[in-house]
Amino acid sequence: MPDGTVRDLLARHGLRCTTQREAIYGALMASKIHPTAEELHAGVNLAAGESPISLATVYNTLDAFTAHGLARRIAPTCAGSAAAFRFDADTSSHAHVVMADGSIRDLPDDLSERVMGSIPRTLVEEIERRLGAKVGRIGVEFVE
Amino acid sequence: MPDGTVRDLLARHGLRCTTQREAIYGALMASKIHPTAEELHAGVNLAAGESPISLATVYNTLDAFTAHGLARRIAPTCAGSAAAFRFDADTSSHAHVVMADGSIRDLPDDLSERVMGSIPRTLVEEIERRLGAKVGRIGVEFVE
DNA sequence: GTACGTGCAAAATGTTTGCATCATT
DNA sequence: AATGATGCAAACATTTTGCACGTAC
Repeated sequence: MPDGTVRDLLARHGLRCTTQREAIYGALMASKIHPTAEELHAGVNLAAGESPISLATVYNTLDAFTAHGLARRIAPTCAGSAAAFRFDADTSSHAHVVMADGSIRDLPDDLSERVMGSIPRTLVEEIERRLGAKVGRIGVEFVE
Repeated sequence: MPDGTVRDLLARHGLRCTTQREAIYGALMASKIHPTAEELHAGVNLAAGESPISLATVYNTLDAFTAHGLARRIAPTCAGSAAAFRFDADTSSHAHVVMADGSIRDLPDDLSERVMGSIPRTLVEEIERRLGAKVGRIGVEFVE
């Protein structure tokens, strides 16, 4: 029976639990900056005194997490170089703040809830009707 | 004195007008699908019977447009392959619809206005106060 | 005439993949 | 035991850049 460990979270989403995945999920969850794959890779290998995790595995793992609803990909908002995908272990609808340098943070929870709550449900329903498609997620971003 | 031509629009934004830039801006404005650089390149060269425009120039030009506020870069929302930046000649705050295949369309104008209008100005001001930063643009996306 | 734009090919970057090995179930 | 994950290196795709030439102002 599933308890609260990462191992069980993965199991419940149909994913095997490996040392690497546990470390990566932990790092992703702990991070507040919506890290890129490379940042995660660096962080995880800095923390783990043991055998280093390869960058390919970080990518593979993040793909698996994303495909199974354990993480979300955040598109790079800034241009040019440093345009790498970022990742977020929080898959719920919440608002982001995009800083001028391209870094992304969460809008504080109370504000985020007020923003998401201010879009009327009826309006979303009308959008769904007009589009003929269900809206799975609403993203809001405040760009500096 | 500036009239309504693309040439003048560019001039007003401190950009030289070239045949290529005129064609690219025209194609970007006419397109409703928020094209990628490659799509624009293909479209422009299909239309112009004359000498083809190079892909590098399309990128350079779009960079210039973006830097001067004539266009906006849209991050690729979908993952993996086909993850290329898209471009939008409409720089105003408006809502996007992200389809399951990763393509991006505008939410119809009337709906878009109602969405943007439903976020209270006072809330945005509070966000600005709390963040200590001015909000330049608010983006909303409805993901299928 | 000068400053800037174009275009080619080459480089840089971020991400994916083939395949042999290894770990989890 | 079987299925799936890891890791390396190589492939891939998109975007940027150096430089010679051409064009707009």
